[in-house]
Order: sequence, then C-alpha cells, then structure tokens
Amino acid sequence: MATRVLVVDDDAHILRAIRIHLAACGYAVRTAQTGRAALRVSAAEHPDLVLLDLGLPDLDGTAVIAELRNWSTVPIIVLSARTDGTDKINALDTGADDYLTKPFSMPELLARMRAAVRRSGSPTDRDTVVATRDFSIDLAAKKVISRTGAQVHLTPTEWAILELLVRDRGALVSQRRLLSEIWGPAYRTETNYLRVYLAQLRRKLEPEPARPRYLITEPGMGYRFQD
Amino acid sequence: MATRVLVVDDDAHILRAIRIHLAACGYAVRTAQTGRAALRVSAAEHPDLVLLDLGLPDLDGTAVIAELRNWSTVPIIVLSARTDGTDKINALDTGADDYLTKPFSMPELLARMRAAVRRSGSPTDRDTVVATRDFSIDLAAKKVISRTGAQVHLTPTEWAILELLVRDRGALVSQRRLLSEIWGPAYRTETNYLRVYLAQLRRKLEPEPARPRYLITEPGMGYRFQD
DNA sequence: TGGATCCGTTAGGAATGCGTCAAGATCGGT
DNA sequence: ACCGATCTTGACGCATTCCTAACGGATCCA
Repeated sequence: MATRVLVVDDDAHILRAIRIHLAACGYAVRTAQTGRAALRVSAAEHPDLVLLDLGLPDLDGTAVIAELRNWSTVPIIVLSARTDGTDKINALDTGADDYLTKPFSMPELLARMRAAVRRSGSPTDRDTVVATRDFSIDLAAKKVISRTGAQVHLTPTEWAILELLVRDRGALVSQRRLLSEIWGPAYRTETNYLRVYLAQLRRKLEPEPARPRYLITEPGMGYRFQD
Repeated sequence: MATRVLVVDDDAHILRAIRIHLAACGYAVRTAQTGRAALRVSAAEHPDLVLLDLGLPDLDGTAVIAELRNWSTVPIIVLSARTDGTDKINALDTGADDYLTKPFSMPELLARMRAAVRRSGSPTDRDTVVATRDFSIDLAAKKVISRTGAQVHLTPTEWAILELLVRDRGALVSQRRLLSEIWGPAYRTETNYLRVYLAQLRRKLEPEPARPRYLITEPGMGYRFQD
C-alpha cells in the first residue's frame, strides 16, 4: 500500500512540482494550500506523513503543527524559506519532526521522508500484519497464525523467502533477487532451492498446496505473493 | 531522570565543547572517540540518544549506524562536516534519524535532540505487569511471582533476558539482539550463553521445563515469550 | 510428434543448531 | 581468606534444518 503524503504549500507551482516528484516515487499525494485545509484533510484522511510550508496565508505554520499535535502523531516535515534559527526551533519544539530550508535537494527530502515514515511505522505495528482468508503474517513479530489460531512454524530460510515476498506483496520478485538476498549473489542461478522451499511454504500455508493461491509462480521470472 | 546522550566524535575538542554544552542543559553525557567504543558504550549503557560524527578513525559512520540498528532503535542524529548529498542519504537510509551539517547552531541541535527524544519516548510503554497461568512478572518491581505466591529468584543475567523477551512478548527476539544488549556487540555469536540461560529460566518458570510453553525457541532465529 | 525448458515433488545424508550437564573461574560479601 | 552465588566454557547426544540429486509432469516451440 502506498504511503499517503499531505503536502501543504500556498504556492501552486511548488505544490505541483512536489506532487509530480512524489507521485513518480510511488507516494499517494494529497495537497492543501491553506492551514485550515491542511487540518481538514488530515482529519479526514489520516495521511502517513505531512510536508508543511510555514508561510501560509491564513494560519501561522506553527499553529498548524500545534493543532495537529492535539490529536495526531503523524510525522511532520517542515519546508520553509525562512533561514532564521528561531523559526526552526519553534517549529521543532511545537511538534515538527524535521525541518528543511528551501531550496533543498529532492533526494535529501526523499531520504528524510523515508526516515520519518520508518520511525513512525515500526513502534506500533501498523502495516506489519498482513492478513488473508487463511492465515495472517506478522512481520514484526515474525509470526504466522493459521485460520484455526495455531501458530505455523517456519524455518529461517522459509521465513526469509516469505518475508521478501510479503514485503512486496502483489509485486513480482525475481528469482535472482530472492537467491541473491537470501543465499548470496553467488547462488544466483540455483533456482532449485526456490522450488524446494516454495513447495514447503505452500505445504504449510496454502489450503490446497497443489493449486497455490497465495504463493504464485510466474514461470521463467519469479514468484509473487497474492493476498 | 536525565536523558542520557552518547556523543561520538574523534576530535577531543569538539567532544569537550558539546559535552559541556549538553551537561549545562541537563543531559547526562557519555562520550566515545571511535566507532567500536561507541558500539561498546551503547550496548553497556543504552543511551536515550546518540550524536554521531561520520568521520571516525576505525569504522565508517554508516557502518556504526548499521551495527546499532541490528539490535537498537535508539534515535541517532548524525553530525558531519561532509556536505555531500549522498552521505546524507546513505546515513538516513541506513537508519539515522536526523543529519546536521557542521557547523551547526547549538540551539538547533538542542531542538532536534528534543524532537528526536520526544518521538522515541512515548510509544514504547506497555503494561508493567504480565500475568500468565503459571506466574506473573512485574517489570517495574523486577519481581517474578509463581502461582503458589512464592517469589522466584532470578540472577541478574536471567532477569535481563526475561525482561527483553517479555517487553516484546509475542515477538521473536533475535539471538543477536539478546547477545548485543546483554553481553555487548562483541558476543554476538556466543549462542552458547543463551542456551544455558534459557535452560535455567525454563527450570525456574516452566511447568514442564523439557517442553517449554512460554519461552519458545525458534531454531536459527531467536527466542520468543509466548503468553 | 519430439525435444527442450522449467517447475513441483520427494527423500536421504550432511551440516548445523539446540538442550543438557558438569566442572572450573569469577565475583561479592562476611 | 573463606564461602556461596553467579557466570563462563567445553563436550556430548539429539533434533531440526539444509543441501543435493533425481524423477515426473506441464508448457512451449519447432
């Protein structure tokens, strides 16, 4: 599922530029041009991250932060043209998570966004539990629970494969990537291993191991976790 | 209780300047001049925050971040003279929480430290007393009471292991993390210790030590407290 | 139709990791 | 200096997991 970002800036051009960039990087982008709009959208859609410009027409930027912090812990990254040190400190102490001074480099913004989302995501297993009709996978706890409530025991290798597939669930993961990440780059061509372990995973997880529904083979390319 | 900060920098002058500043602001400061020292102190003292200079003599800064992130979620703020964008991005993607380029203003550093600690502080507190059918564990009082009401005596090491497992109850705790946090990063591979102490804990807590119900082994990966 | 390629399945020996025990070393208090 | 408690270390048997090879089935193409 794509990370949802709310971008708040009164300049429509900047807004558009950032939106295009982020969308190209796989983010789901919402925008707002005023402080009140930002608060409204936040309450309605609960974004995973807020990019906030301080120079808004209706409300002071720090006021927006303070309002948000009354009920939300969403990560907030401030983007501002003001280089004054007190602005930074006020914003951070009001509840902002990070502060970038314009002009900033887009790669740095993206890296700081990843860091902010990573932090907020891990402590309260938000997206770490993937549930299907037949079992649920807890990536943080490294646990698989079958529909009957029993815990399914996986070996380290089985878990490594399942984790890779589930983290990119829906997407095709190439055999080369699986082999490289789990056995090392030297085993790039040992597709044997994958066949054996995928069979074991299916025996443990699929209702009908002979006709897999979740662990799908894409012949000649790789495997895919379908939920 | 004062926030404990570990400051890592190879330049003794900078180290001293930062230490004095932070101490004046009420922080409890520890210092390290090398990457290995930083890892050792982190494992021994569990600081609440790490300030890390990237230019260390023995290890690359990002290597220190990566090692720490194997077992710790302590906030890391990188302080670096390098203005190169790729350094920033690498550090952030490896697990750093923030990145300041030298020279920076001390008020800004302090504000970012407050922000980092604020984020990390709240979400991790859960119940301090965990009860099972056969015993109950009081994490705050560091006490274990058996079903008969008698207190179970645990040695310091036994308690350290049990506490780690119970704080993340249900989740798998890797042997690396256990060894790093209790014996230090250098003992990462001494899985012997875990076997011995888990056996002792089971003898003291499990109704059937030979068939553990609470202290579960996940072969090749780690241990898990199941309640 | 025949061949080639890729995949699923099975099984058994090799390698690894775990539980257990016991003895020596170390530490802390009297 | 002594003693008990705690920690370290090594060795052994056992269970699990991994690797590997072989075989049969499915699909595609000539």
